[in-house]
Amino acid sequence: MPELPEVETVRAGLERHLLGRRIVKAQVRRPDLRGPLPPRMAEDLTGRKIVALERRAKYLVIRLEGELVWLVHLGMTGRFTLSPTDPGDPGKHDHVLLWMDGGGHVAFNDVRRFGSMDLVAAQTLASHKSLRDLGPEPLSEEWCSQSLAIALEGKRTSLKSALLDQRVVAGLGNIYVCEILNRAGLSPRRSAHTIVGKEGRSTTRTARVVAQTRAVLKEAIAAGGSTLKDFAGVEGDLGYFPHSFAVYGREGAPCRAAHCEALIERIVQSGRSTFFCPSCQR
DNA sequence: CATGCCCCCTGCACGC
DNA sequence: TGCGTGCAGGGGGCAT
Repeated sequence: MPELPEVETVRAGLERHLLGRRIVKAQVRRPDLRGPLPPRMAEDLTGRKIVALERRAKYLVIRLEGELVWLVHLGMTGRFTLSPTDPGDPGKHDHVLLWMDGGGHVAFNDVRRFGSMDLVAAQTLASHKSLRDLGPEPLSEEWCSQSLAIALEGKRTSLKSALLDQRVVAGLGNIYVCEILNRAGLSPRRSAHTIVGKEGRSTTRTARVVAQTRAVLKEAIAAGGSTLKDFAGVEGDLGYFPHSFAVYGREGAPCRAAHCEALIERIVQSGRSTFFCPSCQR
Protein backbone atom coordinates (compact mmCIF):
# COMPACT_ATOMS: atom_id res chain seq x y z
CA MET A 1 0.00 0.00 0.00
CA PRO A 2 1.06 3.43 -0.61
CA GLU A 3 2.73 5.05 2.34
CA LEU A 4 3.61 8.72 2.54
CA PRO A 5 6.20 8.74 -0.28
CA GLU A 6 3.91 6.89 -2.68
CA VAL A 7 0.98 9.16 -1.88
CA GLU A 8 3.25 12.15 -2.37
CA THR A 9 4.29 10.78 -5.74
CA VAL A 10 0.66 10.30 -6.73
CA ARG A 11 -0.12 13.82 -5.55
CA ALA A 12 2.69 15.28 -7.61
CA GLY A 13 1.62 13.31 -10.67
CA LEU A 14 -1.99 14.37 -10.34
CA GLU A 15 -0.89 17.94 -9.82
CA ARG A 16 1.24 17.86 -12.91
CA HIS A 17 -1.60 16.60 -15.06
CA LEU A 18 -4.82 17.80 -13.46
CA LEU A 19 -4.15 21.11 -11.74
CA GLY A 20 -6.33 23.81 -13.24
CA ARG A 21 -8.30 21.30 -15.25
CA ARG A 22 -12.05 20.92 -15.06
CA ILE A 23 -13.96 17.73 -14.45
CA VAL A 24 -16.54 17.61 -17.22
CA LYS A 25 -18.02 14.27 -16.27
CA ALA A 26 -17.70 11.84 -13.38
CA GLN A 27 -18.99 8.34 -12.93
CA VAL A 28 -19.13 6.11 -9.89
CA ARG A 29 -19.14 2.47 -10.91
CA ARG A 30 -18.97 1.03 -7.39
CA PRO A 31 -20.13 3.14 -4.49
CA ASP A 32 -18.87 0.76 -1.81
CA LEU A 33 -15.20 1.12 -1.11
CA ARG A 34 -14.10 0.87 2.52
CA GLY A 35 -17.29 2.69 3.28
CA PRO A 36 -19.97 4.14 1.06
CA LEU A 37 -18.87 7.00 -1.16
CA PRO A 38 -20.54 10.31 -0.41
CA PRO A 39 -24.01 10.47 -1.93
CA ARG A 40 -24.14 12.25 -5.28
CA MET A 41 -20.35 12.38 -5.46
CA ALA A 42 -20.30 12.18 -9.24
CA GLU A 43 -22.74 15.07 -9.53
CA ASP A 44 -20.79 17.16 -7.03
CA LEU A 45 -17.50 16.61 -8.84
CA THR A 46 -18.93 17.39 -12.24
CA GLY A 47 -18.19 20.85 -13.58
CA ARG A 48 -15.59 21.74 -10.97
CA LYS A 49 -12.07 22.82 -11.65
CA ILE A 50 -9.25 21.32 -9.60
CA VAL A 51 -7.56 24.25 -7.89
CA ALA A 52 -4.98 22.54 -5.65
CA LEU A 53 -3.58 19.10 -4.93
CA GLU A 54 -2.26 18.58 -1.44
CA ARG A 55 -1.40 15.68 0.84
CA ARG A 56 -1.94 15.14 4.53
CA ALA A 57 -0.40 11.94 5.91
CA LYS A 58 -1.60 9.27 3.45
CA TYR A 59 -4.60 11.29 2.33
CA LEU A 60 -4.88 13.14 -0.94
CA VAL A 61 -6.53 16.51 -0.43
CA ILE A 62 -7.95 17.57 -3.76
CA ARG A 63 -9.28 21.11 -3.65
CA LEU A 64 -12.03 22.00 -6.04
CA GLU A 65 -13.75 25.17 -7.11
CA GLY A 66 -16.43 26.26 -4.68
CA GLU A 67 -14.45 25.54 -1.51
CA LEU A 68 -15.08 21.84 -1.83
CA VAL A 69 -12.45 19.22 -0.97
CA TRP A 70 -12.29 15.73 -2.40
CA LEU A 71 -10.54 13.66 0.25
CA VAL A 72 -9.10 10.40 -1.04
CA HIS A 73 -7.31 7.58 0.73
CA LEU A 74 -5.72 4.89 -1.43
CA GLY A 75 -6.04 2.13 1.15
CA MET A 76 -3.88 -0.85 0.25
CA THR A 77 -4.36 -1.07 -3.47
CA GLY A 78 -5.89 2.20 -4.62
CA ARG A 79 -4.33 3.91 -7.60
CA PHE A 80 -5.04 6.54 -10.18
CA THR A 81 -4.37 5.93 -13.81
CA LEU A 82 -4.39 8.70 -16.34
CA SER A 83 -4.75 8.54 -20.05
CA PRO A 84 -4.92 11.29 -22.64
CA THR A 85 -8.13 9.87 -24.08
CA ASP A 86 -10.99 7.70 -22.92
CA PRO A 87 -9.54 4.17 -22.99
CA GLY A 88 -12.94 2.63 -23.57
CA ASP A 89 -13.80 -0.40 -21.46
CA PRO A 90 -13.12 0.35 -17.82
CA GLY A 91 -11.09 -2.18 -15.87
CA LYS A 92 -12.76 -4.61 -13.50
CA HIS A 93 -11.72 -2.60 -10.45
CA ASP A 94 -12.05 0.90 -11.91
CA HIS A 95 -14.54 2.28 -9.40
CA VAL A 96 -14.54 5.99 -10.18
CA LEU A 97 -13.99 7.56 -13.60
CA LEU A 98 -13.38 11.19 -14.49
CA TRP A 99 -13.37 12.90 -17.84
CA MET A 100 -11.42 16.15 -17.89
CA ASP A 101 -11.68 19.13 -20.17
CA GLY A 102 -9.29 18.72 -23.05
CA GLY A 103 -9.94 14.99 -23.25
CA GLY A 104 -7.96 13.62 -20.32
CA HIS A 105 -9.31 10.57 -18.56
CA VAL A 106 -8.83 9.48 -14.95
CA ALA A 107 -9.63 6.13 -13.38
CA PHE A 108 -9.52 5.33 -9.69
CA ASN A 109 -8.79 1.63 -9.42
CA ASP A 110 -8.82 -0.31 -6.16
CA VAL A 111 -8.75 -4.10 -6.17
CA ARG A 112 -9.28 -4.63 -2.45
CA ARG A 113 -11.55 -1.63 -1.95
CA PHE A 114 -9.83 -0.52 1.23
CA GLY A 115 -9.65 2.99 -0.18
CA SER A 116 -12.00 5.74 0.88
CA MET A 117 -13.34 9.01 -0.43
CA ASP A 118 -15.24 11.91 1.01
CA LEU A 119 -16.40 15.32 -0.09
CA VAL A 120 -16.22 18.06 2.49
CA ALA A 121 -16.48 21.82 2.73
CA ALA A 122 -12.99 23.33 2.85
CA GLN A 123 -13.88 25.13 6.05
CA THR A 124 -14.54 21.87 7.89
CA LEU A 125 -11.55 19.95 6.55
CA ALA A 126 -9.35 20.26 9.63
CA SER A 127 -12.05 18.85 11.86
CA HIS A 128 -12.79 15.94 9.54
CA LYS A 129 -12.91 12.65 11.40
CA SER A 130 -10.08 11.22 9.30
CA LEU A 131 -7.74 14.18 9.72
CA ARG A 132 -8.41 15.73 13.09
CA ASP A 133 -6.39 13.27 15.19
CA LEU A 134 -3.40 12.95 12.88
CA GLY A 135 0.01 13.70 14.34
CA PRO A 136 2.64 15.92 12.73
CA GLU A 137 3.93 15.48 9.22
CA PRO A 138 7.31 13.77 9.50
CA LEU A 139 8.88 16.12 6.97
CA SER A 140 7.64 19.25 8.72
CA GLU A 141 9.66 21.48 11.01
CA GLU A 142 7.34 20.88 13.92
CA TRP A 143 8.27 17.22 14.10
CA CYS A 144 11.53 16.94 15.97
CA SER A 145 13.34 14.88 18.54
CA GLN A 146 11.60 16.68 21.37
CA SER A 147 8.07 16.39 20.01
CA LEU A 148 8.61 12.70 19.29
CA ALA A 149 9.89 12.20 22.83
CA ILE A 150 6.77 13.84 24.22
CA ALA A 151 4.56 11.63 22.05
CA LEU A 152 6.31 8.45 23.14
CA GLU A 153 6.61 9.26 26.80
CA GLY A 154 4.85 6.61 28.82
CA LYS A 155 3.92 4.54 25.76
CA ARG A 156 4.18 0.86 26.64
CA THR A 157 3.47 -0.43 23.16
CA SER A 158 6.30 -1.52 20.88
CA LEU A 159 8.37 1.09 19.10
CA LYS A 160 7.21 -0.41 15.81
CA SER A 161 3.52 -0.07 16.70
CA ALA A 162 4.04 3.42 18.07
CA LEU A 163 5.54 4.68 14.82
CA LEU A 164 2.68 3.13 12.88
CA ASP A 165 0.23 5.04 15.08
CA GLN A 166 -0.87 7.94 12.90
CA ARG A 167 -1.46 10.08 15.99
CA VAL A 168 2.22 9.88 16.91
CA VAL A 169 3.50 10.80 13.47
CA ALA A 170 1.39 10.79 10.34
CA GLY A 171 2.14 8.96 7.12
CA LEU A 172 4.47 6.12 8.04
CA GLY A 173 3.47 2.57 7.17
CA ASN A 174 4.79 -0.93 7.63
CA ILE A 175 7.60 -0.82 5.08
CA TYR A 176 9.14 2.49 6.00
CA VAL A 177 8.92 1.93 9.75
CA CYS A 178 10.96 -1.25 9.27
CA GLU A 179 13.51 0.64 7.22
CA ILE A 180 13.66 3.57 9.63
CA LEU A 181 14.25 1.39 12.67
CA ASN A 182 16.95 -0.50 10.85
CA ARG A 183 18.78 2.68 9.96
CA ALA A 184 18.32 4.05 13.45
CA GLY A 185 19.74 0.85 14.93
CA LEU A 186 16.71 0.31 17.15
CA SER A 187 14.83 -2.89 17.81
CA PRO A 188 11.19 -2.84 16.72
CA ARG A 189 10.40 -4.80 19.90
CA ARG A 190 11.54 -2.12 22.30
CA SER A 191 8.87 -0.55 24.40
CA ALA A 192 8.32 2.84 22.75
CA HIS A 193 9.07 4.93 25.82
CA THR A 194 12.56 3.43 26.14
CA ILE A 195 13.93 5.59 23.34
CA VAL A 196 13.07 8.78 25.18
CA GLY A 197 16.41 10.01 26.46
CA LYS A 198 17.47 12.39 29.16
CA GLU A 199 17.20 16.05 28.36
CA GLY A 200 20.36 17.64 27.06
CA ARG A 201 21.80 14.51 25.53
CA SER A 202 23.33 15.26 22.16
CA THR A 203 22.42 12.13 20.21
CA THR A 204 19.23 10.79 21.66
CA ARG A 205 17.51 7.85 20.12
CA THR A 206 14.52 9.98 19.23
CA ALA A 207 16.84 12.24 17.26
CA ARG A 208 18.10 9.22 15.34
CA VAL A 209 14.55 8.18 14.54
CA VAL A 210 13.66 11.65 13.32
CA ALA A 211 16.78 11.96 11.19
CA GLN A 212 16.42 8.51 9.63
CA THR A 213 12.72 8.99 9.01
CA ARG A 214 13.41 12.14 7.04
CA ALA A 215 16.24 10.49 5.14
CA VAL A 216 14.23 7.40 4.21
CA LEU A 217 11.16 9.38 3.16
CA LYS A 218 13.12 11.89 1.13
CA GLU A 219 14.98 9.16 -0.69
CA ALA A 220 11.77 7.32 -1.46
CA ILE A 221 10.03 10.44 -2.69
CA ALA A 222 13.03 11.22 -4.86
CA ALA A 223 12.87 7.72 -6.29
CA GLY A 224 9.25 8.27 -7.18
CA GLY A 225 7.93 6.12 -4.42
CA SER A 226 8.56 2.47 -4.02
CA THR A 227 6.77 -0.04 -6.14
CA LEU A 228 5.26 -3.27 -4.99
CA LYS A 229 3.04 -5.39 -7.08
CA ASP A 230 -0.21 -3.55 -6.58
CA PHE A 231 1.02 0.00 -6.67
CA ALA A 232 1.19 1.91 -9.89
CA GLY A 233 1.98 5.53 -10.39
CA VAL A 234 -0.27 8.04 -12.02
CA GLU A 235 1.61 8.07 -15.28
CA GLY A 236 1.44 4.44 -16.09
CA ASP A 237 4.64 2.66 -15.24
CA LEU A 238 6.96 5.43 -16.28
CA GLY A 239 9.40 6.35 -13.57
CA TYR A 240 8.46 3.46 -11.33
CA PHE A 241 10.81 0.64 -10.62
CA PRO A 242 11.33 -1.66 -7.67
CA HIS A 243 12.86 0.02 -4.68
CA SER A 244 15.55 -1.79 -2.81
CA PHE A 245 14.97 -2.13 0.91
CA ALA A 246 17.54 -2.85 3.56
CA VAL A 247 15.29 -5.15 5.57
CA TYR A 248 11.71 -5.19 4.29
CA GLY A 249 10.93 -8.45 2.53
CA ARG A 250 14.47 -9.78 3.17
CA GLU A 251 13.82 -12.49 5.75
CA GLY A 252 16.77 -14.88 5.90
CA ALA A 253 18.95 -12.71 3.69
CA PRO A 254 22.25 -11.32 4.97
CA CYS A 255 22.24 -7.94 6.65
CA ARG A 256 23.85 -5.43 4.35
CA ALA A 257 25.59 -3.46 7.06
CA ALA A 258 29.37 -3.52 6.86
CA HIS A 259 30.92 -6.27 8.98
CA CYS A 260 27.51 -7.59 10.09
CA GLU A 261 27.08 -11.29 9.52
CA ALA A 262 23.56 -11.61 10.87
CA LEU A 263 20.53 -12.60 8.84
CA ILE A 264 17.41 -10.48 8.58
CA GLU A 265 14.58 -11.81 10.73
CA ARG A 266 10.83 -11.57 10.34
CA ILE A 267 8.47 -11.41 13.28
CA VAL A 268 4.77 -10.54 13.55
CA GLN A 269 3.73 -7.50 15.55
CA SER A 270 0.10 -6.42 15.77
CA GLY A 271 -0.63 -8.84 12.97
CA ARG A 272 1.87 -7.35 10.53
CA SER A 273 5.28 -8.49 9.44
CA THR A 274 8.29 -6.75 10.90
CA PHE A 275 11.73 -7.23 9.33
CA PHE A 276 14.87 -6.33 11.24
CA CYS A 277 18.50 -7.18 11.85
CA PRO A 278 18.85 -8.76 15.29
CA SER A 279 22.47 -7.67 15.47
CA CYS A 280 22.34 -4.06 14.27
CA GLN A 281 19.07 -3.19 15.95
CA ARG A 282 19.00 -3.07 19.73
C1' DC B 1 -7.40 6.71 28.08
C1' DA B 2 -4.35 2.94 26.17
C1' DT B 3 -3.78 -1.27 24.00
C1' DG B 4 -4.56 -5.39 21.28
C1' DC B 5 -7.47 -8.07 18.21
C1' DC B 6 -10.36 -8.67 14.37
C1' DC B 7 -12.20 -7.46 10.22
C1' DC B 8 -13.10 -5.30 5.67
C1' DC B 9 -11.61 -7.30 0.27
C1' DT B 10 -9.30 -9.59 -3.72
C1' DG B 11 -5.43 -11.70 -5.89
C1' DC B 12 -1.28 -14.13 -5.93
C1' DA B 13 2.41 -17.36 -4.68
C1' DC B 14 3.17 -21.54 -2.76
C1' DG B 15 2.78 -26.52 -1.58
C1' DC B 16 0.27 -30.62 -2.60
C1' DT C 1 -5.70 -27.55 -15.59
C1' DG C 2 -6.93 -28.00 -9.70
C1' DC C 3 -7.33 -26.71 -4.41
C1' DG C 4 -6.27 -24.93 0.20
C1' DT C 5 -3.40 -21.82 2.90
C1' DG C 6 -1.13 -17.75 4.02
C1' DC C 7 0.05 -13.30 2.95
C1' DA C 8 -0.26 -8.28 1.26
C1' DG C 9 2.07 -1.37 2.11
C1' DG C 10 -4.29 0.61 6.00
C1' DG C 11 -7.32 1.88 9.32
C1' DG C 12 -11.61 1.66 11.99
C1' DG C 13 -14.41 -0.55 15.52
C1' DC C 14 -14.70 -3.00 19.48
C1' DA C 15 -13.49 -5.44 23.81
C1' DT C 16 -10.62 -5.41 27.72
